[in-house]
This record gives sequence, structure tokens and C-alpha cells, in this order.
Amino acid sequence: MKTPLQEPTFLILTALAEGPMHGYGLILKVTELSQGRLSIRPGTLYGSLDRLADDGLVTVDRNEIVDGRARKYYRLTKEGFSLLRAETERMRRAVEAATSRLNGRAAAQPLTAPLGPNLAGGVA
Amino acid sequence: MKTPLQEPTFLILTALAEGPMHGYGLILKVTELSQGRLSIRPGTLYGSLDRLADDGLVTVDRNEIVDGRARKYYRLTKEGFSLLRAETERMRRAVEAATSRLNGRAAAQPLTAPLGPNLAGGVA
DNA sequence: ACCTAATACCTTCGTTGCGAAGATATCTTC
DNA sequence: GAAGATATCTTCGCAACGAAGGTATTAGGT
Repeated sequence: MKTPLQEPTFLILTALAEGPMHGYGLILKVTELSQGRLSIRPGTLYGSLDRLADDGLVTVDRNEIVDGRARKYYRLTKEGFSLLRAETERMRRAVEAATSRLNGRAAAQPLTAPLGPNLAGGVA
Repeated sequence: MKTPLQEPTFLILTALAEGPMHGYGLILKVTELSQGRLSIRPGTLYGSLDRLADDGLVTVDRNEIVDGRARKYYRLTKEGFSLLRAETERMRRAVEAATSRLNGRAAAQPLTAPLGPNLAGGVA
């Protein structure tokens, strides 16, 4: 698998970490996880699932028929969990690095700290 | 600019949040920020800088000659800072979502909590 | 009965960001 | 004088993503 993971792939793994889920459910879940900012498309989802399956990070859990509609459930493999853990750590470090640089150096510093001209404005 | 940002672009903005920096310095800085796991290549850097400049997120700060070698310094614009803030927040939420799912639901839960079979093994 | 929306699957195709590789030039070190 | 570090930039291929559309069933509204 090619790390660093991109956002859609990361969120798919995150959603699956909660438990097995079917494709359409993943589309809804990822939209919810990103608070509506990122709505994943079928082309993205199934392409991503194919790649993840090829790399042994997800597998098909089971097939169900609910109200006459087919549902294919996917779940994370051990490797999938491992990768998600590693990627989460990597992202956490990146977020920390950015945060400390945006908040005048010290990471835990309150927002009332003196800010430079470029840091002053919030949303430009 | 097309969000979500990918890792290399995010780290370039993060490095520039510290202050103006020239291309070669960015290559070294990003490698340092990612603790050696991601070493950014010139093709990635200059392609990325071009796109960021087109989108008004970075600008050329100044040109210097140091020991006969040209140095071109880039810096973040206001929009660059804004975008980095927004992207950092987005990533923080994604990290939190993944963390809570990896650590048996409650985010602040100790690691001694009961784990399912797939969650048991650390690094597979 | 008919149409629309929601649920559920999947494919094709274009764009684009990234990575590998290499070209160019100067200064330093051996 | 060769090699390596510093410093710039370009070309090219690939793979992930996003948009769009195709198929099928069920539920709800009129």
C-alpha cells in the first residue's frame, strides 16, 4: 500500500474500524465523518476498496440480502488495522507540527498569545 | 485550491508557516518534519509550489545570492495561512475519529479496555 | 397505475498530484 | 581534479481520485 494515505482512503478505513459495513453504508458514513464536507463518490469508493482488497487491508466479510437488496459487507483485516494505526500516528504528528507553527511556537499556548501580522486574521 | 490537501503539500505549507524558506531548505525541512519517512523530491516540490502560487497560497518572498548560489525564498500568504488552519482542523477531526474507533469507542479510554479480536494485536 | 426518491451495486473516463529521473550550475572538500 | 553538497528546474509516467452514468429493487406520493 502506498502511504501516505489520502483522505478518502483514510476515512474508509476509519469507518470500517467501527465494524463491518457495506458499500452504500460507507458512502453515508464517510460523508458523516467529514461532516458533509467530503461526499465520497461510488467511483472513489469501489476503486479504493479494490485497491485495499488487493493489498490485503480489507476483505469481504459476508453477503446479505436485506429486503431483496444485496448487501456486500467489507471489514478491516489485521493489516488494515495496523496501517490505520500507523497512518493515524503519522497524521497526528503532522497536525501537531502545523498547530505549533500556527500558534506561535508552543503547542499548548492559549490563543490569547501575541500573534504575528499573518497569523492575526482567522479566515481571510 | 483543491482540498483535502495531500501530505506533501500539507507539509510544505507547514514548513512555510514557520517563516520564509527556499526550495532546497523546504526539501530538508519536510524530510525532518516527517522524521525521514517522507523525502520530498524536486519534481514534487516545484510542481507543488507552482500550483500553490497559482492559487495565491504562497508567493516569492525574495531572491538572494548566498556564496554565489541563488536562493529563492517562498512565503505563505494570508490565504495560505487560512487554508493551513482549515486543513489542520479537518485533519485533527479525522485523527480523532480514527483514534476513538481504534481505542474501543471512548477517545480517552485507557488501553486496558477490552478489545475485539481484530484490535488485539498491535503491529501485524 | 405511474413517477420519483432512496437503497444498493458497479464501470468508464478524464484530471491531477505525486514520484522517479535527470539536467544545470556553483561552492567545498579531499 | 573528482566527488559531494548546495541550489535551481524540467520531463514523463502512474495511480488515486472525482464526475458521470448504468442497472436493479423497494417505498412513497399522487
